[in-house]
Amino acid sequence: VPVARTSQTETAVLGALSIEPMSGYALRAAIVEALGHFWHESFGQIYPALARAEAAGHVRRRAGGRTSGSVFELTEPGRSRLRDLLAEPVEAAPARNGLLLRLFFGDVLGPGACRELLADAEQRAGEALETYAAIRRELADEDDPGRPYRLLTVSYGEAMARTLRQWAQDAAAALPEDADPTTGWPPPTAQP
Amino acid sequence: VPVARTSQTETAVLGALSIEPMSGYALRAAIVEALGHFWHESFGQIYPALARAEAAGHVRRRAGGRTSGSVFELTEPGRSRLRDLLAEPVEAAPARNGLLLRLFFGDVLGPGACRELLADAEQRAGEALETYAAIRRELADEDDPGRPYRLLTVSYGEAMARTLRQWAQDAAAALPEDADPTTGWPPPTAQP
DNA sequence: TATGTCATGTAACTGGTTACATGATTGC
DNA sequence: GCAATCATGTAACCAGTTACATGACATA
Repeated sequence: VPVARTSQTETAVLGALSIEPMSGYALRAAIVEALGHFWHESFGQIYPALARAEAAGHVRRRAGGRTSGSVFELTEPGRSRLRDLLAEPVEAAPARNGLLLRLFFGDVLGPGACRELLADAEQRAGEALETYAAIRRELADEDDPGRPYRLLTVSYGEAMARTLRQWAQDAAAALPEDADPTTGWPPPTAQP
Repeated sequence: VPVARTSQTETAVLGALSIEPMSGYALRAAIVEALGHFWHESFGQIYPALARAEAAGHVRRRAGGRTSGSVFELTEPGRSRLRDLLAEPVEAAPARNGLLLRLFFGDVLGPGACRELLADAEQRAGEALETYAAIRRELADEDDPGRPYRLLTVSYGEAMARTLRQWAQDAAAALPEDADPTTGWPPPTAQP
């Protein structure tokens, strides 16, 4: 069954609802919370996607008990649709790495500023590793059939962050010495 | 000097012209060729960016010798502008990893299809490593002050591709056995 | 003289973000 | 009663892609 050209927002929305029925507002929170380290959706996308999914019969709206809003739950056709979407080939997003763009033209920028960029990247990688550790702790308590799959996404993040950190260290070491005083780096040897 | 909110297309365009003056058409080819493994621009972006840069005095247009079009070269203000742009903090692009999105909901998709996704990723990582090796060979011949910086971007790609390949292997091994006959995976033991 | 490549641009569309408008419910 | 949060949406905008229109030059 070919799936008509679609944004992956639908996948994220139906996927999140496959775990648990919830409101659009909670959906956003869940996407930030659970998928945040590798996926992102904005409000402006979620509600229209939800409306389309409702029109297509993929989700059903139930009046929420004590709260004002409504709760959306995945229907059987919706689950089937989700399976189709997940089976779609992964389309590679066009690469746009701002760090590498700067480093590529590093000789215009100077070694000192490049080292700063690399130090930044290294630090962010370290912070990412901490958040992954926290996610791992949370996942340890849960016991659902999806857990092994969720863990895969965490180990991906960890592996990439560790590699990034190591590369940033090595790269900074491989950079030429900075002879330019305007960037404020200390000279390699002491002055009298 | 704060740089007004800008797209990074300008950085790529001015950066490429800092290496060598060329036409808009050649610029596109150079961006694909040299930055292709971590950056991407389309025609629809390049010409407007070039026109804006010309209006701002960052590039100068010279009549091309034997060809019909013109050749753009970076001016001194343009080089200064490029330095400012490169010094801008790297803004993290909102994460959108289609592979992880699929794996996260892997229990809906089934282990067999997940293994296929991982095998795909592993193969693409292997192919990427080959193209990096080719880039390395090309860079070996050149001798310009930017070479150490360009090599950094290659080693980044190599490190990430190697990590991706290894993770994909480990992940496939960690997946539960596939008991679902509809996905067409062979059973772990022989049948009588 | 036909074909391919170099070359320059524009217009329409798409996907996505941001900011705003609006109101219900809950807890203090 | 007031503030915070839950909740649902829309409108305007922006970045970026795709497809198209156009033509010069080289060469077979």
